[in-house]
Amino acid sequence: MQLEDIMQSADRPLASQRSEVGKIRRKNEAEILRAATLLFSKNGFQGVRIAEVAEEAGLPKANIYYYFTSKEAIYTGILRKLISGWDEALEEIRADREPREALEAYVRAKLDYGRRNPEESRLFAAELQSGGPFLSDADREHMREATDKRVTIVEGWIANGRMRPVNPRHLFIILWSATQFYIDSDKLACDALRVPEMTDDDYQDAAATILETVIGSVIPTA
Amino acid sequence: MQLEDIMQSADRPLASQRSEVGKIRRKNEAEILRAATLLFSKNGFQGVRIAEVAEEAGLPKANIYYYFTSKEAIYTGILRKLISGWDEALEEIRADREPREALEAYVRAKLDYGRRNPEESRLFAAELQSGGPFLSDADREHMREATDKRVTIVEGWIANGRMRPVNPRHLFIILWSATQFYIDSDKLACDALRVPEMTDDDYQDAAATILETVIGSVIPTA
DNA sequence: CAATAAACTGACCAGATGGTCAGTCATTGA
DNA sequence: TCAATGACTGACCATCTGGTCAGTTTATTG
Repeated sequence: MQLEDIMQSADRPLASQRSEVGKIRRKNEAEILRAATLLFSKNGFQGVRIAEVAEEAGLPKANIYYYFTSKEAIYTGILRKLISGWDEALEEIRADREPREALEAYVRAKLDYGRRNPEESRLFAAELQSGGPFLSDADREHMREATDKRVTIVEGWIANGRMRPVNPRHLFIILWSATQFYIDSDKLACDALRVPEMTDDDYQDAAATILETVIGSVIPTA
Repeated sequence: MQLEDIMQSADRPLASQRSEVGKIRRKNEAEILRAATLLFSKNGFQGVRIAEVAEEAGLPKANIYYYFTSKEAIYTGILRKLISGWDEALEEIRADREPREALEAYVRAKLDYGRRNPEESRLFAAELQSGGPFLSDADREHMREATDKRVTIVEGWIANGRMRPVNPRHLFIILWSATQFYIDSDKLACDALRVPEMTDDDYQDAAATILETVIGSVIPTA
């Protein structure tokens, strides 16, 4: 987490001189990011006023601008942190594992990450769904490479006959969208479907259903 | 489509007197809604200025307010139209049909509707995902009932042994989120997954994958 | 205990944006 | 042809909001 990148560089002209960032600074920046993440995930970039962020963070508005150069800097700062989470779950998919085991681990990792970081997760998904206007080309490229790598692995499994022939990208789409749906489920769409508050049991249930219906069908019962 | 509801009622004090709404009015209102839908679906409620809507519709801003009382009125007007689309696809799920056939028809109907109305579809999904702040209680209740009805049907199929025992709500979640993902797929998330422009073939492929992986696994091979 | 740097903040500003309105032009029905 | 109503619009306004800044307070350090 390189907070420096999203800070006013002018504020710390000689960063190398003091390896330790001020305690107050560290605390307040974290608090601002927390508040901003919460609000951005709910209302999107345009739907949030920095005055709100300030209030949520318990700081005067001008103080926000002491730590961050702009509203956009806060947003992209959050986003950068999340890119690394994108492939965290994907790491589970390795050629040396059994397909069922690997896909299962992926689903559980994704659900688990979302469970632990619901705001961040929703923020990231919303950013993707709106076309990623704040993602850099490098970010996109990174995500594409991470995906391509796993597609190749799945193709290998299929070639080995360890998986039924299925379009790997479409498989990932189903897994990604389904898990994301559960993560965002404290929102209304689930209200309509009457899956109200997601409890631990519900998450288990969700994972089980995805595993059975999706994964189960692409793995031949040896 | 009752446009009257979202119009300035003061403009037509005696609606009953003339059953035919002015041609110009009809045309311009439709044009405004089209423009607004396009923009709202891209940028969300907060992300759109009515000046943009005006430009997109090719009308001066003040003219927008001649037809609609407020920005919110335009938005909720669009939304109301969409509620009816919510169950259009769900209609396919009827107790008298074969489960596989019904679920397949549902997926194809949903994909097809999204294909034909991508903006509306995305707008609606975004509204749901942000917690439906502009949906009325009646709208929510309507959606819940529509879902409940189909859950009962699926439960019946399971009781009859025509479907494997699966949580029906979770099954719908997987189907809904997966299809929605494809509909929104001209956006970045698919860029990362390298499923670029969705062609007709891609839609066929998507439908096939969903059918195979999800539906295929819940229907016992008699 | 200076003195230097970090942390903080009330007050302010420029531009944007939703919305209004008084008045003009166009259409239509008698 | 002539009201009367519908359609339209330039100009305007109140408010909001991202962002600035000059100056003050608090912490750190030699």
